[in-house]
Amino acid sequence: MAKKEPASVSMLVLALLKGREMYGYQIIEELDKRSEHVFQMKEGTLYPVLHGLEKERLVTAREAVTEKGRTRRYYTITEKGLRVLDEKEKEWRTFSTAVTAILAGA
Amino acid sequence: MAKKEPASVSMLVLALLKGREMYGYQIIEELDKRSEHVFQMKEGTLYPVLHGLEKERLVTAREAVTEKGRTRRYYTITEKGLRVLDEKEKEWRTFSTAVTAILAGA
DNA sequence: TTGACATACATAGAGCATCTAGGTATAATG
DNA sequence: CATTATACCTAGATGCTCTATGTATGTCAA
Repeated sequence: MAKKEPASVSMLVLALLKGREMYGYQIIEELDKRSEHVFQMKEGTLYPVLHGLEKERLVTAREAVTEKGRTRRYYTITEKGLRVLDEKEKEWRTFSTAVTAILAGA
Repeated sequence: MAKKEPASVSMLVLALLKGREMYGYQIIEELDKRSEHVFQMKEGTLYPVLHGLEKERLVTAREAVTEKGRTRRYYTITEKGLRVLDEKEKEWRTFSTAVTAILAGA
C-alpha cells in the first residue's frame, strides 16, 4: 500500500514520553496499564526501538541511579520527536479512518 | 506485543468480499475508492494474499471470461472466511481502541 | 540462606507481512 | 502503432516485531 501503516511501537513510545520522561521498564508497564493489557511489549522489542529513537534524535537519554542502587536510563522526547509524533498521529488517524470505512462496507 | 496487530491486508480483502464476489484487479480499485486513496495496494501484495486465503479455504475462486475475452478470477468468501473476518474485526477494534487511549494520554 | 521472582538493562537471529521489481498477455485509445 | 489500461503472476528484498538469551541486582518467603 502506498500509505503504509505508521510504525506503531515507536509512535506509542513517543506518545508516552510526551507526558514526561520515562525509563524503559516503566514504558512497558505503562503501556500495559494504559492499554488495559492489550499492549504487553517485550523487552526485546522495546530496547532496540529506544536505541533507534535515540539515534534519530527523537529522544535523549540520561542515566540515573536510584537509592536502591538500580541503574535506569531515562528518556525524554525532543522537539524533533514531538514533530515526528505529530506526523505519525495524523497518519494513524488517516489509516484508522480508512480501515473503519472498509469494515463498515462503505 | 502479546496481542499483535491483525494482518490488515487479508482483513480488508475479506471485508470487501463480504458484500459480493470480486476479482483481484477489482479489489485493488475498490480499496482505493472506498478508502479515498489511502489504500493503494500493489498487485505484488494482493495476489499472494489471495492465494494464501484460498489455500486456507477462507475464499473460493472461479475463473470467468468476459465478452471481451478477458480472463478473471472471481473470489467468494466462505463460511470459514466470515468467521475469521469477524475475529479479525474484533481484534482490530481492540487494537484501535488501545492505540487511541495511548495517544489521548489516558 | 537459598531459591524464586521482580527489576532493569541488553543483543542476536528468526519470522512474517508487505513492498519492489520484474514478467506475460490482451484490449482500448489517440 | 505506440502507449496506457486491464488482468494475472512470482522471486527476492526489506523492515518491524518477536523469541530466546544473557547479565546483574533487589526482595521476599520458606
